[in-house]
This record gives sequence, structure tokens and C-alpha cells, in this order.
Amino acid sequence: MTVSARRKFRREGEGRRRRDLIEATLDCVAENGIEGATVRAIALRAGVSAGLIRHYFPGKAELLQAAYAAVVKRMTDQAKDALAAREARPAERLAAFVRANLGPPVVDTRIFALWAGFIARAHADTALAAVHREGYLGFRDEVESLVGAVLEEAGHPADAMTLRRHAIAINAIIDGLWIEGCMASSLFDEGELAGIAIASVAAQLGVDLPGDEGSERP
Amino acid sequence: MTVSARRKFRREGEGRRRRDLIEATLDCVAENGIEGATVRAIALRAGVSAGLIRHYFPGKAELLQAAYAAVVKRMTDQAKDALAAREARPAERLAAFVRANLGPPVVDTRIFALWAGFIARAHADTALAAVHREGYLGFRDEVESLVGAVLEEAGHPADAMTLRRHAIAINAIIDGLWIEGCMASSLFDEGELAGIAIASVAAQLGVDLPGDEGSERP
DNA sequence: CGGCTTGTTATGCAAGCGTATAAATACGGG
DNA sequence: CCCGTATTTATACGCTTGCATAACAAGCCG
Repeated sequence: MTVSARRKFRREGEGRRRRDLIEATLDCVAENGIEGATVRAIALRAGVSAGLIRHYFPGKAELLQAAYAAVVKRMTDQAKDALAAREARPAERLAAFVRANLGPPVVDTRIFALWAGFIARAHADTALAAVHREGYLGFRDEVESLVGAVLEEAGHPADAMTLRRHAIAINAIIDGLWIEGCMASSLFDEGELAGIAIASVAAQLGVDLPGDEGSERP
Repeated sequence: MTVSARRKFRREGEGRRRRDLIEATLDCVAENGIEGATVRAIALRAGVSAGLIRHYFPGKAELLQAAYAAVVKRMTDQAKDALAAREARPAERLAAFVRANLGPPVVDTRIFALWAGFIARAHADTALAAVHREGYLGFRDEVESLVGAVLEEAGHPADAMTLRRHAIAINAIIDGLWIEGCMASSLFDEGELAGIAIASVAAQLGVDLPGDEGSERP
């Protein structure tokens, strides 16, 4: 008796399925790079058949875009959570922001693998590039407004151009340390990257920041 | 008359062929991402048949490794050229080093596309990761010795740990600005990134660097 | 000038890719 | 309770990929 070997399944809501597929995509990219994110591998990990992907997304490209957008959102949300304490002093908020971006949830090999995988493809894929640009500019604006508040509080208000240069430099410090931390986390003690960043930002702006033990410069 | 349509060819030395194949690989990666670097595309661009690749490399993976090593070498060589003026003052050499890494030949979307493509793959490919690590640590050592010389010249000799932290921070600044410049070169004027970096490094070390117009901090 | 070595090309193959399509089934509304 | 529909599976197709192999010819050596 050759019974139908067809698989049993349950119907799930659209939101749930899309979320599962995106999460499965991220797992695949993080594990084997973007080339490891094939429709079959994604479907297998999501526990559905490959064809279902095309029922919720027009094609694989759109699924990848959605997945990358989820990564960007996750990273920026993490940073914005650090700014929740709105009553804190600007210097404290800046320090918390820096620390949040160089601490455990953000400095992570999986996130980095995702970032690197997508960033590489973004060069040949304008849709992914747009997703990236959006998240990136939001981040820099955040830095710029924080720096402005800190300088104002310290009594060194800066003109727009100086503010911009500070924001670019600080953004670069955070990015660079983030990459170093993700790629060689074993080389740094816990909190060391954040400490280096805060000291560097303090020197950059010429102000004291909480958490910076102070450099021994005269 | 069905004459043999077989292609004419010339025999080339091993060195020449390997170099051509690596260069073709880099072109393909830069143009269409690492997934665009198929053996057929590489061979087409190198002007040879696809099969020849496996005559000079055990497989595609080894060709990619060789290509990535070439990228790393190209970037670090560029930086070391900036240090050729051995008689210059340490501060001048550091400034030249920073400028060299944030100027036209290194800040380039093509180089970045290569870097991003390989960096992403390095997570799943230990051989590529080793190639990367080698070039990276060499770069950081360079920064550390330069910083040491600058601080000594300025009369602020630093202990090993401080030196290390300075090197990490400066390396991060260069990396971060390099990425920003490569990904959004249109957003920066010529020399602006180098100027920001030199000002930032000067603030970080608490010294004056040639090329830094000075910040208006009191 | 003719044979030999080996760099080089051409062809084929199995595997894997994204996608299209039709059959099957879960599940809510009558 | 059964029907209808939308979700889900299964299968197949056309294409590309990396790699293996065999035929071929370029250039050296006698």
C-alpha cells in the first residue's frame, strides 16, 4: 500500500510566515555567507517547502531585501534604545550611545557576517544599497545631534561644518572599532572597545565624558 | 569546407598567466560582486578558455585566495610607500601615512567592493580569514610604531598599554573613514576625509600634526 | 624539419540554482 | 457536514556552475 507520502502541514498567518522566512534567511547568511542562502536552504531551515517562499515574496531578491532591512533595523534600534533615558545629561547620553554600539548585542560575529554579506552585495544591487543608505544616514544624524547637545552643554557650541566633521569622525571611530571587535573579539577585554571609543570621542570633542578615566595628557 | 573553428592561442609564461587570471578575478569581483566571479567570466575577461584556470590553480577557491592576497598586498604596499621618506619627522610620517590611506588610490569603490566581497566570505572560509588576518595585523603594527615615535618626539612617551589603545583607536578612525569614503565618496570633498582624520588623530594623541589647521579648542 | 612536451581549447557531465506549475490539503463559512 | 478557497507541497524545467577529460597545437630540442 503506497500511501501518499505527502507532508502534513499547518496553515500559518502571513505575518508569522514572513517573519520565519526572514529569520531563516538571516541564519543562512550568517552561517554560510550570502551564497549559502539558497531558497532550498532557507525553506529547509524555516521548516517549509521551497515553493512557499514565492508565495510570500515575488522572488528571492525581495526576500533578501526584507532580510537586510531587518538587520539594519535591529542594529539601529539597539542604538536608539540606549537613548531612552531622555532626562539624562547630553554627555551621559552620548557615552551610553557609544557604549551601546560597542557592547555585546551589537558587537557580534553573526551580525557582522550579516552586515558584510549584504554590504558586499549592495554594490551590485541598487535595492540593497538603498536599504543600507537609509539606515546609515539615520545613524549619522543621531550622532550629529548628540554631539551638538554635548558641545552646547560644555559651553563650546560649534558651527554646522565643525559639527558635521565631528559627527563624521565619531561615526568612523564607532564603525572602525565595531568592525575590529566583531572580527577579532578575542583580542579585546570586555568593555575595552567601549572604553577606547569613549576616550577617543572625549579627546575629539575636548570634553569630559562619563566612563572615561581620563588620559594622562597634561 | 568546415575548417577547424578552434581558437588560435599563444603560450605564455606561468607568471604572466597567473597574474592575468588574478587581475581578471579582481575585475569580476569588483564589477558584479564575488558571485559574479565565475570561472567562465574570469576566463573570458582574461582572454583564455575556462579550463585553463585549473591548469594554474588547483581549483577556484585557490584562485580566489590568491586574488584576495593581491588585494591585501596592494593596500598595505600603498600605505608603506607613504613611509618611504625615512628621514622625515615622525609627526610628518604619521600624517603622510594617514593621508595615504584616505586618498584617491586607496579610497576607491573598486577596492572596497573587493574588500567587502572577500571579508564576507572570510567568515566561512578559514583560508581567506588567515590571509586577511596577516595583512591586518601588519597594518596595526605599523600604526603602533608610528604612534610611539610621534609621542616620543613630542616628549610624551607612552607605556605599552596606552600605545596599544592609541593604535587601536587610530586604526579604527582610518578604517571607519575609509569605509565612509568608499561607500559615499560623493559626500566628501577632496582631501576632506584625510583632513578629518588628521585632526582626529592629533586630538587623540594630544599633539600637533602637519596638515592639521588646528581645532578651535581653547 | 620532425617528433615531444605541455600549455591550451573544446566538450561533456553531474549537481545545484531560481522559478513555474499543478496537485493536494487544511480550515473557515454556508 | 461538506464545499470552496487559499495555503502549502511536490515535481519538473531551463539554466548556470565548477570540474573532468580528451583532442589539439605551439614552440623547443635534436
